[in-house]
Amino acid sequence: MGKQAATIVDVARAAGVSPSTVSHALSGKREISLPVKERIFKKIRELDYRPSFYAQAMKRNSTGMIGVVVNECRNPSASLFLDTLAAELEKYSYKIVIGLAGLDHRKGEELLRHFSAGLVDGVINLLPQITPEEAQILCGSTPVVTNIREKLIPVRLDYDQLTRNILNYLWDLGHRRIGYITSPSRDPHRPDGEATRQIMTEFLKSHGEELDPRMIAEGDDSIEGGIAGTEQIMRLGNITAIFAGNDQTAFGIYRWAYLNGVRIPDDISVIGFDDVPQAATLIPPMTTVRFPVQELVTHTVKLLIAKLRQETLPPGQITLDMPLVIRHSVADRKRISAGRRKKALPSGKKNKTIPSIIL
Amino acid sequence: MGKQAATIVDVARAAGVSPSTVSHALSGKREISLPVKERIFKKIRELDYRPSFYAQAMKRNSTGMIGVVVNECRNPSASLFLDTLAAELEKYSYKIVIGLAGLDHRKGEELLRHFSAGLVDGVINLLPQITPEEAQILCGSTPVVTNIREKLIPVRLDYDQLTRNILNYLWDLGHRRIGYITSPSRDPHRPDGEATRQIMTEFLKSHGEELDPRMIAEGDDSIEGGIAGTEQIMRLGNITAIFAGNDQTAFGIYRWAYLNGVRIPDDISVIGFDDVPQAATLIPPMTTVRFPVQELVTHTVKLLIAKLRQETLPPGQITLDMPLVIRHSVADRKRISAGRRKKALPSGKKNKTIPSIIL
DNA sequence: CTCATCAATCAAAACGTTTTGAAAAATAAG
DNA sequence: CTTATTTTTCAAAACGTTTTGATTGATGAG
Repeated sequence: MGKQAATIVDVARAAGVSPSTVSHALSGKREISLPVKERIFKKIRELDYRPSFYAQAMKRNSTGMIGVVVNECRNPSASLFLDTLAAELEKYSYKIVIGLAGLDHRKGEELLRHFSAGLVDGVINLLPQITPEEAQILCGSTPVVTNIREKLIPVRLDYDQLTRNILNYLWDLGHRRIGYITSPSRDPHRPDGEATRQIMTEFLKSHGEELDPRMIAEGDDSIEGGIAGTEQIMRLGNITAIFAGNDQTAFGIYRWAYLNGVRIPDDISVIGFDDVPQAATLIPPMTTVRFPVQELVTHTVKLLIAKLRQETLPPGQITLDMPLVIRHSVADRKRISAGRRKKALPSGKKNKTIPSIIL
Repeated sequence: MGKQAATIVDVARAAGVSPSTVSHALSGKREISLPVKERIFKKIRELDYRPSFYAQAMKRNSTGMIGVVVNECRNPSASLFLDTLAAELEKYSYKIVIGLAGLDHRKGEELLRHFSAGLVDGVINLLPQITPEEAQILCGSTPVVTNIREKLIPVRLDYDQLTRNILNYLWDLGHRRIGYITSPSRDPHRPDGEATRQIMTEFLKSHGEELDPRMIAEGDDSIEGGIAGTEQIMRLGNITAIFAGNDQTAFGIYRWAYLNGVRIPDDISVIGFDDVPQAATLIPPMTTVRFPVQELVTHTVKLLIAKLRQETLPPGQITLDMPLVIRHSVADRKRISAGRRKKALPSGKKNKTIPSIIL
């Protein structure tokens, strides 16, 4: 049972040497004679000695770990991000430690505090409800990078333009009444809430229409949120397309559609956001925006590593594309209204409204 | 920038008291006079002092954290499990720390070693490729629970009976040529590989048929694996149903079906395993086995906590149900072959072949 | 034979806490 | 005004490492 773990002192005693000799044998920082070395390693194996992680960390003042805090990982967007982060951090031989904060705001703060009390060398904050400033305060002197999906310093993600492009794309296909389900966020630059409202207003005005604010529903990146949002929007009547701030939310649209006997894309068109692997498995396969996970993760990690090493990154921003992956959840209303009740897929037809990938 | 974090000694000096007094003020284990206490807390705030996690862990010889190691979390089954674990562990005020091992066997072992060198108080191993015995060796004296989904000690999950039930269910609906895509596992009691082969063989023999071993394809719990497995099985011809060891795999079946113009359930019936939230959002909503995540997690954590406290659990096993959640991805072939090309859903009709939930 | 050189090992300090027994100061009892 | 008691604070040890300067004994040069 609870056998006490052996310490370096136990090993030293067993091998008849001093603890420092064992340490040196292990680290190879000083010459140790062969016979002694063998004796030591034999005892290490016998006693199943493993250096205490925290004792080491305390001496070195470093743990070789990066902490990532996130609300939950049940959302495929989140879990994909985490997997990618883990792989990227491994390249720098950092281990990743994930903290799950749940939906509770308090727990997230506590977790950041906890992590940055020396538990990890650096922190990546994925909680949207905590601003970069707050995160830095919570983390004290531990380097932290936040706001990954919004405005990571060396990266430019033009959500506003994306929203315009999507609107344009749908408009060109004959959609006039378009709904949107937000993703929770504080930053005004994510295509949600205020920003989207403004852009949609402008867009519609330039086409001589007016925005009904109820066409924008508040989502929470969950399937249930997606269902509820769809319900709210569809009640408005004559809606022909909905786009969502998150694929998980968009799955909710599919669910609502099935539950209400509404066909995709014949009756309602759907556009998601993230392009999680499951998006392609839906029937019809979902048209969605591809979020550049890998690139963003690469830059996130680069930035964090630079902070850790107290280096400064070469200035300059790189703009990452967010192309629309065109599958089959968006209908061409013009063809439909022209009487031909064919599943009208914009296949082949290269469009100019938005950078896209046709699958 | 890299301002050194303040230590308890800094605080003590600043407040003109000894470090132990600060410690006591913080822990409340001894009475400290009000004015001194106030002085101390003022300085703590000023210096943004936070107790070093390791130093504390080292003294207490405990970290208050449980380590969970898993291959990846992109699979919804895995991420759901993790979220549930986190919530459950929180009830015991343990924090969860997730280690992502990727697909590399070596990294998994390393991670277990690393965790159990004092980084965490206990370990939950979710890597299927590591046996309970191996895990215990890797973890040394750190308590570890493994093999969660297969045979967690206090829990009985009858995969063999489940397989028989599913076979029966499909057979009753007129399915004769049934494929299966495995989930990777070492344990012979999971409904995959050998176990399933044997049960299918028996089942078919008792119905006067013989099993074509190619009807069992090897999956890896990925969408791609599901697509490939489906391809292999469908090539055999005349297949009317496939069931998968994992919902993610089953998503692959949907994908293959769409890509090949095969309709679900009219042409091919699909049954998944786990009942992840996304399963209901597919069109048609997927029939799948509900895995009792919450219950299993509850017992897993109970077992681990018992080990941590060096208590022994009251003996006895509890059997957890794995009901079939009947949605709309399985067709009634009898009605179909009777000429009526109606989407034949076994709705309402209570069947006796398998415990089920009809949605 | 003496002194310098080198290899191998050790002892002690340090990392930042908590804990405990003891000291000092304040209060109460006689 | 002692003495006992209580309250408040301190000093030192301990946790398990790593690091560094010192010590020992052996080896080689002169």
